[in-house]
Amino acid sequence: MLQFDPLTRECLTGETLDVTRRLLGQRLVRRIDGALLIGRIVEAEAYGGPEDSTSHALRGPAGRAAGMFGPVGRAYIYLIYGVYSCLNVVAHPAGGVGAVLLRALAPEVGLERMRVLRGGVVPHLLASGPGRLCKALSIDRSLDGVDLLDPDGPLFLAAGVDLPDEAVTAGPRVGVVGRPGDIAHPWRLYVADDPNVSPGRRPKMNHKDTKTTKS
DNA sequence: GGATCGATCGGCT
DNA sequence: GCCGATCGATCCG
Repeated sequence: MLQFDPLTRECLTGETLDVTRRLLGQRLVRRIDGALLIGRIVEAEAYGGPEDSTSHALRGPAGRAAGMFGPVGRAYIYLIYGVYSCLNVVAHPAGGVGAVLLRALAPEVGLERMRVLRGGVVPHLLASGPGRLCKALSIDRSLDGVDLLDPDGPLFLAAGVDLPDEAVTAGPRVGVVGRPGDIAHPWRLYVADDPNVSPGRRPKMNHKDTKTTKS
């Protein structure tokens, strides 16, 4: 039986962007039917509280993102486009609001099972996007709110490798809508040379289109 | 390789 | 009703 070094609550307590940086290189472990599916985090995005106009927390603690206001280290999982699940790690300063969207993993353990779940794609596409990641690890909203610091649970974070700053690149977050200043924040962090990083697809937008008012 | 488009659900306006 | 923190099939070059 493998031993895991779970992440600590203080590791996830702090400015959400700092926690995002810390999460790169760490492992996400899924326990399912006695099997283990494991990947190293290679891409993630920081989302803040109501002051971040791109954040689900915008609607306040009674909204769908209530989990972002709650204790650090829990999972916040939502359904996007009625089709795909997305996994966030709740992370913020004490008494704050925020979460980290996990966008891509480098699969390490359980590749066969992941391929079945994903439908036979090549390894570097297994978890190269937030929806793909959840599908590869069989994550959906039934896991919303689970404690990601519990190494006996169905889904948790474990220590991986520490990455040097040179390996980490920052860029604008993918697919978000909000105030131009917030959209421009380079709060997507990823391992530059890793083939598992998502394409970073984004709605087509030319620079004249940046006004937020519609028609 | 890159652009376009439909799928499909929940929580808002 | 509307529209997303997306993906993959399909079409074009």
